[in-house]
Amino acid sequence: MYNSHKIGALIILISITITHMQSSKKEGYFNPGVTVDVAIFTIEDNTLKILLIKRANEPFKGTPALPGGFIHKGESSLETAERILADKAGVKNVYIEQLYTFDESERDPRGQIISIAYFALVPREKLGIHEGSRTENPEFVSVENLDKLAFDHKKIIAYALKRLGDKILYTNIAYSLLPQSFTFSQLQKTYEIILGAPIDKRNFRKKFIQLDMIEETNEKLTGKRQRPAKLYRFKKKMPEKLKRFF
Amino acid sequence: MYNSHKIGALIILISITITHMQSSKKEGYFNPGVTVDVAIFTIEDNTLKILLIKRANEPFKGTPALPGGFIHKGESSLETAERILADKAGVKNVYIEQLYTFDESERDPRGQIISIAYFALVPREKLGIHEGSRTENPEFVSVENLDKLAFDHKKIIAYALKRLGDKILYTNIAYSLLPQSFTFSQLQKTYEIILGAPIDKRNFRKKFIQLDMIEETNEKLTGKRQRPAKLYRFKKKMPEKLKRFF
DNA sequence: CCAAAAGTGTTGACTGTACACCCATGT
DNA sequence: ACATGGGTGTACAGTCAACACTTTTGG
Repeated sequence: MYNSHKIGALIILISITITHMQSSKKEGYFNPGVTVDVAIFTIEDNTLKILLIKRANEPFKGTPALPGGFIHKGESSLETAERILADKAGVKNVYIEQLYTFDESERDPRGQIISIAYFALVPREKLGIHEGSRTENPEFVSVENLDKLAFDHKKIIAYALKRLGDKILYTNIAYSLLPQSFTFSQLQKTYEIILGAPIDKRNFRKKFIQLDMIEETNEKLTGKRQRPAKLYRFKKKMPEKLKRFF
Repeated sequence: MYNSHKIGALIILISITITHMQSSKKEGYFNPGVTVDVAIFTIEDNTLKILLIKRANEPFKGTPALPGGFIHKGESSLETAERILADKAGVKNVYIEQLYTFDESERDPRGQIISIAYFALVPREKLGIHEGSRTENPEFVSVENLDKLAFDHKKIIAYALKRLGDKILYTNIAYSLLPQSFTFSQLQKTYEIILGAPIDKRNFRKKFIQLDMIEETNEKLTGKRQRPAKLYRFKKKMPEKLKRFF
């Protein structure tokens, strides 16, 4: 049996050390917890959807939340985000960028924990079958009807939506939501969904051709009871700024 | 004299505790160090300048660096940035926004330490006299000729410059670099310095008036051996997006 | 032959860009 | 009187925004 006297001393020592680490050191700093949360978007059934999980643990156990987790030792936050993307959405090599770091003090009931938020876009076709990963049950839900979310995740999503809406206007990131080849209608729909407004078909085509981001393939989409649509592809599938605005 | 046996035990205990805090816990996460670095810009002598200090401690002792520091307990990163701004530049209530979080693993020789970078703009007139704060000697240097900097601070500055150049085109943040009232020439010069290119005087005036960001004061700037210039002021001194682009 | 979406041009308003001269003051 | 930066207008080209009809297919 343990000597309780020694254990008492041990506990005091550990407490002192933890306090020391968290709040003082000689410069007076401490290390907040660092997590990464990822806003993963896709387009499905003509709506913009985001991947949410149900929290398996406290705090907010059972509440929908963005997939996320703590940074592991030796891992950059981008690597953490990519790990989450692989674990929760089953995808790799998709569009991803850092969004913002959220660190308001009341955001996590466990104390001072910051979240480096990332923002990812995945074409529907790339998404694996949802492996009902334990109790978390990750699924894509429409961004229209989001209930109460854990932490400040509603705020993070709002920020991500703003970024997406801005960025689709001056970059080519739309490629990351569309399949390899697509019709002009699909492309236009993507813009309309993200911008939340209808666009004139003729003007859209003109503008897009002028922007020089896409090219025709030799194929057409047949099998619908209508005139077959030409299929297009993006010339480049790497993020870049446009010279002109959309 | 201390009992060396007890001290040995103490050291082992502390080591165990630190290791425990940093790398394991039951979920397998750890807390990287979290610092804040601030890119503080101003315009002086017709150049864009940034505030640099000389590092007082290792690593990179004596090397120029962005002013920065660890987050204190209970402080948000924004508050940390504002504290740095007050301590190193002697200003409060200036334009500040979060820039990006840098966390590539090789950025700090001490180990895994992330930097939440902020970006601030200060009108020259607001800056206090440089209090030769110890050995750090903060001073504004032209962004044109930056030598070797500590850590990845060159990268951070490059990122900040890009952000500034972008943002001056679609927001009214120029107000945060100019004095209360200013001439059209001063305003134009500000844009030219940031964009790094000359602008046609007539077109600049037309565009700016159309953007409706500024208004005339009743005063003129006299005392120069030339026609007195009308003084203008910004209508709003809060950051906002423009409806049209500059 | 009908329904459905694909595909295409023109016009008028507005915005961007290029460019050169007169004005008011201090010295 | 002259040097210095302050201040203004016009013309052409390009872009934006609004709008309606024909084409090609499958059923």
